[in-house]
Amino acid sequence: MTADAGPVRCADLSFSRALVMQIHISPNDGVPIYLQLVNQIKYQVASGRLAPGEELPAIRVLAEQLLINPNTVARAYRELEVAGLVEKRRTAGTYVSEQGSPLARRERLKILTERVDALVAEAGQMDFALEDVLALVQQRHAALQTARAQAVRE
Amino acid sequence: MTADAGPVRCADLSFSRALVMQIHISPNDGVPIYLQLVNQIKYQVASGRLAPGEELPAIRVLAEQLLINPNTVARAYRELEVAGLVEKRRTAGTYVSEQGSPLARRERLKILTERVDALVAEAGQMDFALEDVLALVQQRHAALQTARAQAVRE
DNA sequence: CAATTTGTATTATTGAGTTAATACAAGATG
DNA sequence: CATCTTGTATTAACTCAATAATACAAATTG
Repeated sequence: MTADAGPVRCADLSFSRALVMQIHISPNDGVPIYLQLVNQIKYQVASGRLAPGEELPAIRVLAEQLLINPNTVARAYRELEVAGLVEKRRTAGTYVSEQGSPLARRERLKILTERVDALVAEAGQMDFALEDVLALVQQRHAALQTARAQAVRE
Repeated sequence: MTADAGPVRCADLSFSRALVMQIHISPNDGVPIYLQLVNQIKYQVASGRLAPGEELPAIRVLAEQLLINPNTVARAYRELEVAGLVEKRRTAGTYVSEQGSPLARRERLKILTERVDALVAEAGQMDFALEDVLALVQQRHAALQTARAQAVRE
């Protein structure tokens, strides 16, 4: 693959419409590689670093860049598709969805309620009052908004 | 074990100081057995069904009751001990701790902040507003309180 | 002080989840 | 229409967490 015959064709790759993604993988982090991919891409979408309509690198390209198996990238892309964050166009590549999440509100609410239940239960375990939790939610929400704004400005 | 020789000694067991725990295990729930134990015992402590100072069933007793391996119960008890919910007295049994959680507030806050961050990020992904999340937290907190009160009354 | 009851430690087996190797299908493109 | 690039599908190997089998250590108790 490295010792390819013929004239230099690297230029083709550098012209690719899809950006070169800034992703870092920690092979032995405990967290599965495909999940690291999902999380980092999710966060990049959430923070505005990846804009709707933008094309993601082809599965093989990203796999080569990160020195991992294409199947691993494929799995991450599939999960992102199910989550509604990206759309695949058969042979044309993978793109960031225009709308955040296409799931029905009822479904989303159900998922969120599960998360909230777990949080509230755990907070209770740790002897935190409702007010503590509410304050923390507001505080961390603000922090995320700040991070977002900064990312967009860059 | 069932066809034990000698006179009937079952009476000894029925006089045990430790209660007969109401726990239900779903072997193929995806959730590991030891975690099901941890969660259910945690919840019983949180809801007041298990009072501080109360003795838990001996590892072997609970294992036999639930038809699982003693090691699995031992693991659950160990995790509960690390979490500070129970205390072990070498050869005298396992007891519900007097205080809920002995972790320093700083530590607990750190853990809770991680949870909140994840929740806020996910809620944002799902296009929920901060107000939605706050309302849901209050709502589910109230629901948990109700469930608690009911459990104590029983 | 022997017996019983408590939790502990070590090791092996199993099973699910993760990753990789490889071959395939389908649409775009010159 | 041949070729290239895209995502897809199938299968195998590997890793690790969960559970079980078994033997051990320590304290109470009659």
